Amino acid sequence: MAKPPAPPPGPATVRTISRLAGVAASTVSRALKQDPRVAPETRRRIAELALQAGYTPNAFARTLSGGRSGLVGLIVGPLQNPFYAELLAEAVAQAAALDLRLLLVHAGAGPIEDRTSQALLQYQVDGCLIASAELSSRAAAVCAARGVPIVMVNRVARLHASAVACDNLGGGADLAAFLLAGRHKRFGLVLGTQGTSTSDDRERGFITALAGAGMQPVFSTAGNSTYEGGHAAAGRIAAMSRARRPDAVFAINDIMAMGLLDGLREAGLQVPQDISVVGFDDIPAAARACYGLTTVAQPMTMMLQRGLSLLTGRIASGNLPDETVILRGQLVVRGSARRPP
Amino acid sequence: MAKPPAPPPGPATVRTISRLAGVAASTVSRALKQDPRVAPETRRRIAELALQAGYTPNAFARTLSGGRSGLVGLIVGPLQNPFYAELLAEAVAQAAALDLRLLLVHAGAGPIEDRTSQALLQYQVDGCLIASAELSSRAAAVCAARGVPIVMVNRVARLHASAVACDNLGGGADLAAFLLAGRHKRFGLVLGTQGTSTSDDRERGFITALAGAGMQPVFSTAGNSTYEGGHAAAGRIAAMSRARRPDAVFAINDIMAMGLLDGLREAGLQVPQDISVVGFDDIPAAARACYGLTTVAQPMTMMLQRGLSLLTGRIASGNLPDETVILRGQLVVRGSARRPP
DNA sequence: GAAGAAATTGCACACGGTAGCATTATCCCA
DNA sequence: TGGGATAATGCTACCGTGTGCAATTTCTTC
Repeated sequence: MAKPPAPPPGPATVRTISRLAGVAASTVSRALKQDPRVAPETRRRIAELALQAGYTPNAFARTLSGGRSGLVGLIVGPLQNPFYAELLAEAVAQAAALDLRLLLVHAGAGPIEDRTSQALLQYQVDGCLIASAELSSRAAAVCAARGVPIVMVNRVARLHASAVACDNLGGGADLAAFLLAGRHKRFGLVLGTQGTSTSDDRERGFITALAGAGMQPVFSTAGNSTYEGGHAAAGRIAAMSRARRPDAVFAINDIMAMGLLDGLREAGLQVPQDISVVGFDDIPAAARACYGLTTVAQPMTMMLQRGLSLLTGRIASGNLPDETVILRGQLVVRGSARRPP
Repeated sequence: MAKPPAPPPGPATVRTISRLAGVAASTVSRALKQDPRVAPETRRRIAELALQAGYTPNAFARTLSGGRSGLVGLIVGPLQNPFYAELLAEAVAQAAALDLRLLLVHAGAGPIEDRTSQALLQYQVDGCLIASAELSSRAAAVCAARGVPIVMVNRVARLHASAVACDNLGGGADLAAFLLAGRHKRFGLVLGTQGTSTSDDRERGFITALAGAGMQPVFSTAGNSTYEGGHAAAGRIAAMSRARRPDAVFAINDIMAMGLLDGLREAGLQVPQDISVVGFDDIPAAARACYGLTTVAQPMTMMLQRGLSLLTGRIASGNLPDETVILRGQLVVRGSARRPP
């Protein structure tokens, strides 16, 4: 017998297949990539053998040789906020459809450890998706230094990076306009994480629109971007005398608005009869009957679609200029704020 | 001049450093790994040059050579359920501390596409963490075929795999005992995803404990493991005549219990005066004043700690026997169920 | 001072896949 | 039937790191 094609142990590689088929390894590689230079019959035979042997290409070897890993680094904010949970779920679904793998590098409010951002480089991510209100500057700097494209989602870019965000200014203004139309007179704010573009823009849009009507907020307090923060803010608001108390409060995001709403009710105030509450994000819980939050819906699907497309574009051709995409959110009117007459 | 150490373009590699230091690449490799066979002085010099050149080891090359990727595949259930969001956040934190990277392969209730499970092999994950009530059998089979260790979290193993789970039987029994002590007479159940060990065990533990007191549930309905499912179940329960209606309902998980509770209140029932509600998981929202859910807390931190340790153990030595760890949950008494007198 | 031991370091190859170039087989047409 | 074009495939080197073994240097010790 000439060559008993003894299949070596371990998972099948191109070499395994090449021995089985009696061809060179490079032919196998080409055949599996539908290279037209390989004869159709050979291609077919190799495809069959590969299937039969349970061949799976080794992404590591391919990356080493080809330079592209197919990996995208992902950094998200605290998953306790359903907004981020939803964003993450959407990112996973869309990335899979694009045949990109997600390396989940960081999730949470805390700062990113150096060791963590190192991982982005060690694993040769092709790009990085940052969806966290916080700056993550360490990771961003690391990527920028290596020319790894970055796309921020839900934040505008402060540094060398592209970004997709909701029109936070416009959304804040829409909410202000809605409350003004509802004849509210005294406006309060529950702020999120100070210094983030998302939080600041919503606040600014809101205040600017109020100013357009000759008004300004009478009260402003920190909410820490958490349910608990919103709940605590409710305590402070409920403690105010009726005369000083705002009659409408804009919580910079829905999770705080939920805490705020629950807190106000616990303190005996009726929403929206005694006080109106509006939020921002339109997380699923905002639609629940017990909240019925008037808010601004972020176009989540579209945001990630555009975000990933910006990213893949920059991965494909390294020298595209930075780009920022602003998508308009949509005002969703529910029962948590008094409506215009 | 002898050798102008011209640093080649692109990121620094061991070869870059080796040229700068005038040693062989293998020496650099060893020096950076603190191999005692390299002279201390040489080691120090190389470390300095590496730092200065911004050297980062290439995980892909290292994997190709060494066989271990440092990657763990992660599959989680639907992140709309805060339990999974919390679990994911904990997994990210703990994995980072263990210097493992997470390849987020799938998140959600849907089935896992073939292409997705292929990714587990292509990227040579060292192990796989499956935290989803659903079976994910495709991914599990793929891993098993390649000898990739699997650890299930929040599920007991139906197939070749290790597992860490809460004592769902015991937890269900604890809740039954608590309700019995509260002199409840008519018990209802809102079920989760049928056929999952998590859901089935909780139900079974509950029913068995009731049987021990000579009782049995009078009502049982599907809740689909979602808030909406629990909410819909509330509608069905509220529609029952007072005589037929259960006076205590166990929702298999907290997210359903929340929907149930809101739905019952909307229908005008008072909790716990008219009807008691208990859940399972102790997600953060269960502690909120507006819910105050009596539930069983899963030892999340410990579950992941043990889960990852099972996984790293099996990665380190391939032939450890499968192991299942059951951790006791803790009954958390709040206001959503009438207390024992 | 030389033999042997110990400490350092270099060489070569392997990991799995890809791509450039060389080589061989095949075909067309004069 | 021969020459050239074209199709099909093989050979080889490389990506960056890790490791076994050989080679070199240095140190011991009689």
